[in-house]
Amino acid sequence: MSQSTMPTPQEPAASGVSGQRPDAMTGSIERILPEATLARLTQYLRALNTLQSQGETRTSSGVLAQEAGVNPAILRKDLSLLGSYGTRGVGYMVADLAQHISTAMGLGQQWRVAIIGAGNLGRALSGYGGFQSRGFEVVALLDAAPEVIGSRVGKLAVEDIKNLKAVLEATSANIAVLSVPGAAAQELCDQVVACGVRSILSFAPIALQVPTGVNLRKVDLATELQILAYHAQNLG
Amino acid sequence: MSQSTMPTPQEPAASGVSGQRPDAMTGSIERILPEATLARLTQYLRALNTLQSQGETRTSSGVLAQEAGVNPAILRKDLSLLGSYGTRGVGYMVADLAQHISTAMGLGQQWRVAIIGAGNLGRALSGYGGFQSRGFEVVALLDAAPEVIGSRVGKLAVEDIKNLKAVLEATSANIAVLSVPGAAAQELCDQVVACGVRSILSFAPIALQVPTGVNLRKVDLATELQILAYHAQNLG
DNA sequence: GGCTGTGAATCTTTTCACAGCC
DNA sequence: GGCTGTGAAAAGATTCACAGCC
Repeated sequence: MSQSTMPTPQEPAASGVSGQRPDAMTGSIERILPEATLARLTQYLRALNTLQSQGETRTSSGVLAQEAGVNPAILRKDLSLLGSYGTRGVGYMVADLAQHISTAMGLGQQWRVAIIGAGNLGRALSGYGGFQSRGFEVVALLDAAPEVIGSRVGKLAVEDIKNLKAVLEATSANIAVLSVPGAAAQELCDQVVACGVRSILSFAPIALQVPTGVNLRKVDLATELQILAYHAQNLG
Repeated sequence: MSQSTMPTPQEPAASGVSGQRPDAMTGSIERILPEATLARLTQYLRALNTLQSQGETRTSSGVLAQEAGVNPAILRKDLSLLGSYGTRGVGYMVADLAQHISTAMGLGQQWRVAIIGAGNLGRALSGYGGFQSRGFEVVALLDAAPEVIGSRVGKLAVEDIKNLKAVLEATSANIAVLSVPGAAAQELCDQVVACGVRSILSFAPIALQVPTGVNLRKVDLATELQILAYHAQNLG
């Protein structure tokens, strides 16, 4: 991730977060969830949605784990990090559990995503249905190329990257996605950070440097294929 | 990793491989590289390319690690799994090391990629420059929608998914990329496997089941954003 | 009887720290 | 002196296996 990956996965596989919080002083009993657990929790949520849409009201670690593609023991361990929301001998209530996971993952609020780079990938991402349905709204799409600026992509008009700060402020974006060439990525990343965005998902094929307190994840498509190629060579 | 994934991935975060080889009987001294190492090796390769294009002929674990965004100790450990290609007190020869890593990762051969699903994402992937430059050639783009079939995307015409088997055979594709909606993914995955493809990269937001011996990696864009959202909530 | 929650055991990955060599 | 290569230690993640509860 993985990448993540990741993972980072992992990679997975290809992914990572910089900026640890130096031990909460907040009153609430906040739990720091391991990265690997976070990745799986989203799969559980999806599996729960599927079950719910099939009319299931109750489930078990075995069924859920099967659906999410993991082993039941680790599923139970993951869930136990959030608290005890199951019933021994019975299982979990689908709706309850989904609610608890959502809350723990911060999906209560609406996240506003700005996509930097309106190339093929940026445009594909801005139309990706999987985002809208999970509380992520794409609020801006920016690019530097004059021939692209002003063109429409879905409901959005591509904005000039020169107006980055104004656009980020006007839209209150709190997540940025970098879908730009490697050569431009670090410079744009710095700008985005300077505008106060502290969560960045990068598709650029380079290792970006970000200050502590900013969290960065990477998805590296060529890396994914290379790992596949390695396995293909060795298993094939 | 996860790259995101990945991790991953990882991957990475969001990524994984199914199908372990049950201990080689091949004569060659094949090394099984850990998943996490594989993800990093590709970063080292990239860093080496950068250095090479800057005219550097020699480097050190410190410099390379910095460039790749990892810690020097693990870089040296990763490289030591491939053999001893450095010189104590001196460092590594850029070109040599790049060559060794490429070989170890199976990048000697040309990989032929079929993209299943010619939606926004599929089209973006088929035009992604990062593939061509790393030994991956997109040889086919398939879809089920009549209004898309036959249209041109770059040099490729979109083929009818009904001809999957014929197309995969004609192009000798050895890697498939699934960029289709979740609902269609398992069915298409099965078909691709039935056609003999044993390496699959999936962007579908579900857990796919594949038989042993097939290796599957996933990149899950919504998961990446959700992990960011979690950190944003807790660090911000 | 069946399924959760969890300590203990195992396995994997990362980091440390230093011997070995140029 | 400097940098690699690598055992040993530490940290982290997964799996086992079973006590506890319905």
